[in-house]
Amino acid sequence: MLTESTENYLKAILQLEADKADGVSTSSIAERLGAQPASVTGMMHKLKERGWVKYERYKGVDLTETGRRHAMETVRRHRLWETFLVGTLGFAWDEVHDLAEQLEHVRSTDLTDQLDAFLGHPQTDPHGDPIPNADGTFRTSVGRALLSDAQVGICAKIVGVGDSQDDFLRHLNSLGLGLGTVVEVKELFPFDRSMAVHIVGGVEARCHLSSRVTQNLWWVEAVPDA
Amino acid sequence: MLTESTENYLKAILQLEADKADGVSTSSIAERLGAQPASVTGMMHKLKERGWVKYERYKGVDLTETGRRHAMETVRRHRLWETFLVGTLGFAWDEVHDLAEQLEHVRSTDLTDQLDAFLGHPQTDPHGDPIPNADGTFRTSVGRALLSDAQVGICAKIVGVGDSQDDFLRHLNSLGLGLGTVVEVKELFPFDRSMAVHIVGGVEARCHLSSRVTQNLWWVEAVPDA
DNA sequence: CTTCCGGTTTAGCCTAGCCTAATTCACCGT
DNA sequence: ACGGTGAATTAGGCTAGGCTAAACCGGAAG
Ligand SMILES: [Mn+2]
Ligand SMILES: [Mn+2]
Ligand SMILES: [Mn+2]
Ligand SMILES: [Mn+2]
Repeated sequence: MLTESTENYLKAILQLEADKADGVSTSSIAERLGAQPASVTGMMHKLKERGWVKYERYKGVDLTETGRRHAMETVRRHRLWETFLVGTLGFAWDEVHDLAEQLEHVRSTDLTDQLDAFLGHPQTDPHGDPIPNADGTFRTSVGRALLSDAQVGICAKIVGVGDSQDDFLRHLNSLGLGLGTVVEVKELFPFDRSMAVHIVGGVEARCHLSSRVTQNLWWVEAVPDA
Repeated sequence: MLTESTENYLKAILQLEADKADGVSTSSIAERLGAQPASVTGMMHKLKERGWVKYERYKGVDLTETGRRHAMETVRRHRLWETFLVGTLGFAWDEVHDLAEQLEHVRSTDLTDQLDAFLGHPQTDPHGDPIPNADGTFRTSVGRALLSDAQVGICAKIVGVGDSQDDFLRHLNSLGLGLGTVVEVKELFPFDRSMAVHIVGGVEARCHLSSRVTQNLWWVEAVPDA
């Protein structure tokens, strides 16, 4: 049976697979979930016998089709609740993660679909991450790139964050950056891969962004509005 | 620490205390929660050492002030979520109990209060039950009585149900009864304490209600609208 | 005052998850 | 081919929460 804990494990594996191709290590799961590697190994045995992961000792884990579907459903609920909390209840984007982490475990297709409809079938959550459809496929995803890959002179609209941790989001708040913000890339500093930008519509002339920041911001070409 | 399970126990005790004065029996708790009496006894020891109940073997349990406050907070969240599900997401009143039973365990005063504000600080949930305030007090409660205590000739507006089980609510649906329905008491049958009523605005001339039904409906005097 | 009986409690066991400590293994460099 | 080393696994233990079966009251009836 799906429990809160197994859902968290499956979701973690899904998100780690996104980066690391295949063969997620038990220690990376442990780190992401704040658990001990030994606990993860134990859980992998259970997930395997339930048919949700492919696992062989010392060889890492992969989701099965069933496991991936469960994980996607959890991600869907997580992002819908985040959208609700920010869009409907008025929370800030750095306040909703922990709440959604709990709400995502209320499993009810009726509830999820009604919520989705009430929100108007949003494409992305408050952090710019795409919300899966009920069937587990992703909604139209625009081609986007990391700000760290942008060239000088480009006008980039921020459309997503690579890290939804509260402290990163609050850092962005204090820099004056948010979803929809448009920045013009002024200068690149190869030494530490940091970047100077101008925030269009902002008060400061220039703003300096560390590589830790630029590597966690997604952007698309800004279109001057009509 | 408050867990989902302890919250369910505290809530059950609160609701059983409402009827039985003081000294709730372990078996009544067991029945309400669908658990074994032995399990309840075990949990009572834990609740006692956490200071949430007064308990002495063979003498039943009562909530302490702290225990009562926790229970009230859970009831508050339960009823707010029910109101949200029916009023905002469009669920029927017989579909929301099990969902609220899960949602009520997401503990966050911010979330609860924001939800309350979004809903416009409702007085009652979709079953007519009063929603506690954040401080644990009840909101303005109208004087109401059980339909089984109504006299012939009275025009009664249904304002609450004593039993929120799905099957009872569906039975009311099939009778054409709901919150706000006005009925005129036509005849009482002392033999089985059943009652014949006319549903104001309904299609049928008369409707026969068993005592099982009339003892679970709350009413107030119907005021003819202007 | 004694006996019964049904509700209550205890005793013992189980599963899910998690932890620490000890062990094992894969892989890399020599 | 051979160790070393650090990651991964196993072993063993803990808590929460449940269940069954057996033992244990307390109050009602004789
Ligand atoms: Mn979670
Ligand atoms: Mn998000
Ligand atoms: Mn509950
Ligand atoms: Mn209710």
